[in-house]
Amino acid sequence: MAKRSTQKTCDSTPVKLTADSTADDLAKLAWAIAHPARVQIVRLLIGRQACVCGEIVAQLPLAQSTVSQHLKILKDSGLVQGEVDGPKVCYCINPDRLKQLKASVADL
Amino acid sequence: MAKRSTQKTCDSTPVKLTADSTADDLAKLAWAIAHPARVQIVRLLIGRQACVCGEIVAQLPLAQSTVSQHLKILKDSGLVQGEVDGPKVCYCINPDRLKQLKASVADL
DNA sequence: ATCGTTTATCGTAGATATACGATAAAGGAA
DNA sequence: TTCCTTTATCGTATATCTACGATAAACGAT
Repeated sequence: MAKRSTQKTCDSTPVKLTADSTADDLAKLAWAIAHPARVQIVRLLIGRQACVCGEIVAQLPLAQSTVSQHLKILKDSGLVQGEVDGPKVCYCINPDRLKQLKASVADL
Repeated sequence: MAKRSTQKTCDSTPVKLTADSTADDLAKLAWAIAHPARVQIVRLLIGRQACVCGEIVAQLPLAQSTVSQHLKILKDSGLVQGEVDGPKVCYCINPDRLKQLKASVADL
């Protein structure tokens, strides 16, 4: 008797992959939170309205320059915004972009 | 008149970062879909019940070995499962893990 | 056993991430 | 001005991703 044959769970109806830009955008947003430190930063910024960079650094076991790099990545994704305030920089979540991330993942 | 001063949006209440493992896990899941090709693979597998590797390769503008690497990353994250079926391998979504991703992002 | 199909792995090359210390830049305070 | 604080950037080292072709491994078919 032969082994359980091919058509168990696989269907073979052809599909075309919508090579849309939404995949790129979701990937970009996912990339922003694809590091534990950045997840923690995002959660921190969601937990409070805004937060000075120095305080974020204080909460993480990373060098200040490393945290600054993570913040730059988060800013590049649009998920986080920074506002200069004297010598300090105040970071906050971009609610629209966060909403977009949640929607994109939810619609998977 | 001095520039708009510090206490505009920043609050200074101390927070402690829950250095929990959920950050690591979310980062891991996010990392899995942090590449456009992997987003498309995940969408493809959600769109149908299961799919043979070769068909995934056919839908992407990437070499077979590259797609295989992406599939490995998706498997490592737990988001995708592969079942050997003769010489072919049938891939499918792990619904529980997908649910976990959605929940983790939604709970942000 | 041999062939053909399918998929994973190897080897490699280039690009990018991650981390740190050191330094620069910007601004408030003296 | 001259400090001091705060944050970004530079330079560097290491590691990992991404991509490909080539090859190996697994299996069905003949």
